[in-house]
Amino acid sequence: MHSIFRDSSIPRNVQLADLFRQRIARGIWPLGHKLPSLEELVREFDVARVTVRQAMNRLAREGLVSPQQGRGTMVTGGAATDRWLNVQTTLDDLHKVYLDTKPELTNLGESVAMPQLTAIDGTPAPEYRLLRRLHQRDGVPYCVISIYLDNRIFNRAPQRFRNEIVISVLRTMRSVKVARARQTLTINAADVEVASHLQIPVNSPTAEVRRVFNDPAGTIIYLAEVTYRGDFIRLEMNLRV
Amino acid sequence: MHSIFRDSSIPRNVQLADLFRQRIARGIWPLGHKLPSLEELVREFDVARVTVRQAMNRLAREGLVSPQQGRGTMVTGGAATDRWLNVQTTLDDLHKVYLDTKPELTNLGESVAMPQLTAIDGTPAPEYRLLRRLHQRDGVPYCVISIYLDNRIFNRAPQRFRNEIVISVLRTMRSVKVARARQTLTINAADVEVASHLQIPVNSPTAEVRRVFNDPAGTIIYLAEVTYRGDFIRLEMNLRV
DNA sequence: TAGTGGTCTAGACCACTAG
DNA sequence: TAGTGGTCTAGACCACTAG
Repeated sequence: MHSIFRDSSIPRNVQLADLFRQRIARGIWPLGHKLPSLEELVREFDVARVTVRQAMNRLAREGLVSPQQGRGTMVTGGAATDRWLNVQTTLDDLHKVYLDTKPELTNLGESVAMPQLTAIDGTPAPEYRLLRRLHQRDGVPYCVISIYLDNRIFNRAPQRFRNEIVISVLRTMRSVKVARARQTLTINAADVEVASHLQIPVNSPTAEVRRVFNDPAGTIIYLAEVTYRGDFIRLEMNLRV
Repeated sequence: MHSIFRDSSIPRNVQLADLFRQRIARGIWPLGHKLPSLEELVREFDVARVTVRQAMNRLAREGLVSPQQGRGTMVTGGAATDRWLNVQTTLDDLHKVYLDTKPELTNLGESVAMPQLTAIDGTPAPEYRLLRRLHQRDGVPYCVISIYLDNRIFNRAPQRFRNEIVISVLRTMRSVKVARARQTLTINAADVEVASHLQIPVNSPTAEVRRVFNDPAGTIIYLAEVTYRGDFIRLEMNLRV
């Protein structure tokens, strides 16, 4: 076996991560599939286990793979585009913001509906429960949200999902595993309906957040479309040097 | 020496990171100061070096500390707020977006001026060069930017700074070390001047980005205020599970 | 040249998953 | 129970910084 590490000035874990990224991009490790185990990769590349893990950690931070203790590591994403800035955070941090904000919920309607999906979102569930609601803080409305929740999951605790923060409820259900979570933020202007709910003028700036959770099999179990008042959004970005 | 690790169900590197975070929050390790070396921390807590590094990596990702090979690890930040979502990316990624976007630059003016600063931004440089410019892509203007650059740095390559992407020039200067970089994104509406530059209607949605770079001593060497057309902004956020 | 962070090895034990 | 990821140890060598 000859070593694949040609450039000793680049750390092995970075070279490994690059190589793994290539395998994912080229479909050698297709989306949704299980990667070889750490042990196998250790043997294939003749490096220490820790080095493989460092490489995997990189890919996990990029959202390409999702390691799961006891199960294996799944491919959960494709290549990132360079046109937009890709940023990282954690589901925990997102949840903390919800806890800290302590929103008051107003229901705007409930139905069964299918969301608009694209191929990269994942595999659709058979049926979704659509929950529309308004979030307020100290009586001031700051976002309207449409949540599409896999109806099989909704039916396990309908009352809780209707009255609590959906992400909080999902986190307490041990049978629900979120393997991948991501969201996209864009900037928009309020239409008449949104403006009326948020009590802002039509055409005021808003932020649109589209959030998707997949389970380990790639099924889209949660999809939310959130429209925030623009002045409620503030993103602190730490740029690692 | 008795072990400080009481809860064996929480990984030691996480407990260590929590403890370090406390020391920073309480001012035992004040902002701008150098932390004990990894060796010293290994002895103090009687853990493996790798474990201390894992903990430091966490804090570095949060922007609290900035490890510098050969120099030591500096405290570069305070506690994060829970009200806003904190996200992470890298200076490299930000730079890649600039390279990929290949902006055409139009100068809107140059002067010597002081930016509006707050205490947490860092220590001001004695004097700043203010460069105002418009970025276009394929002839379409998409942002106006005001760059305050430490005049001592500007004077090393005035022509390059005037005609190239400032971040690119900074990266090529080996004598310039960026120890900390961060930016804040908020949402706004275009005023008359911005609307005219960006060729959009007054009150159209915009994104405001305020970006600050500090050198290892905490001096603010670069501060940029960027106003983007709202429809040009799209943030992909990966939420680690 | 001494001090410091960055990476890597080889091996160990644990926690979790799924049959 | 076998397979898999998560964490940790003890020690080594390297790259970079600053006097």
